[in-house]
Amino acid sequence: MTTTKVLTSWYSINKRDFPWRNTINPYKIWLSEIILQQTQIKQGLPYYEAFTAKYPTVFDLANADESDVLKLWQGLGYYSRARNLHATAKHVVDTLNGQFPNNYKELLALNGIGDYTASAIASICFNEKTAVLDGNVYRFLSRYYGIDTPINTTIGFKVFKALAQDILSKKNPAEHNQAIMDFGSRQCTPTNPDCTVCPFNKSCVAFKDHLVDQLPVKIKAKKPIKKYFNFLVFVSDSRETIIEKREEKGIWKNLYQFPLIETEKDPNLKEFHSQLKDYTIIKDLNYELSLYNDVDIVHKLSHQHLHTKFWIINLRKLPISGIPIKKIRDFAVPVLIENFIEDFNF
DNA sequence: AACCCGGGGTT
DNA sequence: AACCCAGGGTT
Repeated sequence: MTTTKVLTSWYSINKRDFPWRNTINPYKIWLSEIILQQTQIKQGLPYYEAFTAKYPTVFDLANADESDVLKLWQGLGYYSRARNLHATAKHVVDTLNGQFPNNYKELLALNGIGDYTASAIASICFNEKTAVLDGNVYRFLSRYYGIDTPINTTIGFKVFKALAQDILSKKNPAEHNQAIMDFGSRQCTPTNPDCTVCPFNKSCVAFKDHLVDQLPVKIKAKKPIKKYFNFLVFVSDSRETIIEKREEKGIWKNLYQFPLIETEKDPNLKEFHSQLKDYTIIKDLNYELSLYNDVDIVHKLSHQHLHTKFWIINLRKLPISGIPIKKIRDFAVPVLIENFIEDFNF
């Protein structure tokens, strides 16, 4: 039996039913693929439901404000996905008459669509013969063929993309692509795969050579750097607070936060109090400063560990314009801020 | 080619 | 604390 035959027959038995598997509407497939980038289905599914409910067509999404799109995306991470999603919706409506491109090459040109997503949409929606290469496919191919080329390198991409393309079913690329990803996800799992029940265990190189737990090979990520974040949580007598939009590039672009002072080290209350005297919007003001969390909240991202303190500043009147505290949940904020807002019971 | 960009999870 | 998961864009 061919590889594709084994994969698709496994898939016909083990296929799970997800809302994006009952459609070949490019808008819906695109939405699901963007949401599921770097994201588990369990985490992404509620967001898919929310987006398709609020924005049933690409026109609805294009007409939305970016701030509303980011609010709906809140908590999912990698927020450039949401910004690109919105920009691409506008582009499709404004210059393509609301029609998504129907081929890999033109899909690839859209913001937020790279090799994987272009291949997925082109094959699933238009049955184009383009192999998908996601983490699940890398894992299955590296083990089955015993390839130890690091997957997160330029050469690794070329080697595995060529192999994926080579074994792709030219008859039914849509089904093949979904089958190989699901197989990697659920049978050829990252840790402790149950190879005894695997339909490939007679021909898998990694299984034969006891290399399953050593493949795929990946170049290690650098250690995350430590940063010290001090958020200023203003609370005025009239129940207002100050938030600001992160405009600069970097993490959380276009999301909101409390005014932030980043320090080199972990400041104690006295040190921080004296540092505040130099802070433009607050100097010369009468206020009462207290530290909300005795122990730093450490928010862990892939490349940064954010050691965070929330400083409560009670005062009579805000030094600059703010927002009513009861409106704060209307703004898109990072999970770190969201957790504080819920815990503080604003 | 190296680096950045969130958030979730397990050992 | 150290490890796992992982596409796209920028430099």
